[in-house]
Amino acid sequence: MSILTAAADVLRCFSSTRHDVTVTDLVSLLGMPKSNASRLLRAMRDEGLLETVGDSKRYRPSLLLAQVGQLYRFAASLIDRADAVVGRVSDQIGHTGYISVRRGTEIIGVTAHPGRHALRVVTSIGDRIPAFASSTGRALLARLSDDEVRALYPDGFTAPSETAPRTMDELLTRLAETRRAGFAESHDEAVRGVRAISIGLGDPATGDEVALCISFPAATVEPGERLAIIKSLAEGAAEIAALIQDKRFFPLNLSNAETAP
Amino acid sequence: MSILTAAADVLRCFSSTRHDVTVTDLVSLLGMPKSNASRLLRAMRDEGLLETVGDSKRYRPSLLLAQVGQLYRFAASLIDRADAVVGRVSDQIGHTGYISVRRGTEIIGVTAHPGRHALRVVTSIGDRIPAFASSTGRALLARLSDDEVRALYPDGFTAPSETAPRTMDELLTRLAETRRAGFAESHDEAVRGVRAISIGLGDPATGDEVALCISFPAATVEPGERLAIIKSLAEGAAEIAALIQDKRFFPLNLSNAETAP
DNA sequence: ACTAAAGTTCCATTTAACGGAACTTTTTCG
DNA sequence: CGAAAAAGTTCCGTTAAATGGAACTTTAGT
Repeated sequence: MSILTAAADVLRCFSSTRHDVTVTDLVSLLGMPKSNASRLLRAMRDEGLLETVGDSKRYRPSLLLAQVGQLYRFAASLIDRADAVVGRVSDQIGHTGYISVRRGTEIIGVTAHPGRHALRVVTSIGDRIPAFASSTGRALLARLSDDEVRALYPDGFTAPSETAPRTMDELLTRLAETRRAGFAESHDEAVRGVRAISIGLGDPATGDEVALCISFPAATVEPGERLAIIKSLAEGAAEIAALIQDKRFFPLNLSNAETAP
Repeated sequence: MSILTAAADVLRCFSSTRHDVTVTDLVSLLGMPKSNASRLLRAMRDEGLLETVGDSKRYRPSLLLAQVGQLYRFAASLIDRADAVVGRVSDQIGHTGYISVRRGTEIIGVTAHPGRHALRVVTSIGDRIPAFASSTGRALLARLSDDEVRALYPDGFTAPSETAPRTMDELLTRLAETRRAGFAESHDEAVRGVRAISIGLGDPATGDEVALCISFPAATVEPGERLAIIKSLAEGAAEIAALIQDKRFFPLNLSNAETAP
């Protein structure tokens, strides 16, 4: 086991609720000996991966990581483009928009655009939610074949809410519907009272796949407004799909069922 | 020498002009054996520090680094506060604003707010400029003693433009003026035709220091507008300085000399 | 299909990482 | 203020990983 493993584990200790770490944090979080934690933090600081806060004792991510991390968005130009679309739609309609990526069976928020409304959905970047039980997740899973989806869940899954899929068959049915309609929708799944519309996109040149999502309180959004959200999001997504020649993109297909849910 | 050194060196290879690297890139950039470069990149990818672009061969920063890097500005909450002030002033007057930090004799951009004007100053995050020859740099150097500044430049420096300080004495004179006036100003230094106003701030609790800067085309900005920029920026900076109890903050002091340059 | 370039794997050698314990510093609280 | 606890650092021999060279495999160009 390389020291890189430990270093990466240290980086994973940081979160929106933990902006810095100490030797004892590592001991309890990672179960490593004090001696290791002490040397590791110092070594990472000496190499410029971490910085000490003020004089000493507390370590936080370094400027180097901030810079390199910043490049991620540009390197993955799909994210940048998708983020622009979601930002535009979010600005236009005032509801929270974000884009996410899938890592295995989890969905991770990458960028977010907070809405303007008093009652708004708040998501924070870096949060992880289960793929099968979210519109963003199903928008991305829909890009896989049914067999690939089954392979992702060899042991099945447990639905976290009433409206989430309960069985693999149910999930596959909803993925088929997502492919047909060109968008995925959730209601009361991850968060009660919240509805979300998501569309998946993929760059064949890089293999990157992202989900564009608009999330809003179910109670205050009229059917017409929901339709407008779907159309705006689909329009922007379709433009990107055309630009990057995404062959697995599912175009919007509004049948009667979707216009009045 | 630890593998962490090599890993950090790899991260330093990324820049705004190099979004991904290959084995041969590392061989030429870092002079390491092919075998090492190959294993190092794979190890870093396996640990989640890098990602392969599409199928393989090209490596770029990972989502993990993007997330941890994102935390940098929150961990260094001074950056966040300063960014809010610069963003507000930038929105208000339409010119480009950014905040930077000093690393030794270099100034590094951390966040940026592009202006709205057709003729606007464009700076990209992560760019490095010499501290002595920029308003942001002098705003931060002014927080040091003259002896500390001399120690930073044991071999002196070479002015990159007509209006930059040419000697250590000239630099110290301008730093003294910066302390007296409460802001630093540059004109035609890093970029011709560009004028910039900067103010330095420091958090005694963490030791973090940042420079707030508004940058604009010299030709199109009237003296009154320049004064308004100085006042807005100084007002916001003073609020933060009071909040964090920055004892080395230099308050705005507009004498006749500054009001008509 | 052939060749050159790029990337990977294998090997013995060298070097760094490891965990435990002793030691030092900082913090807590009577 | 001073003792005790907590937190952090350093030292040690052992163990495991990193190294560079060369052979080997894959990819790209003509």
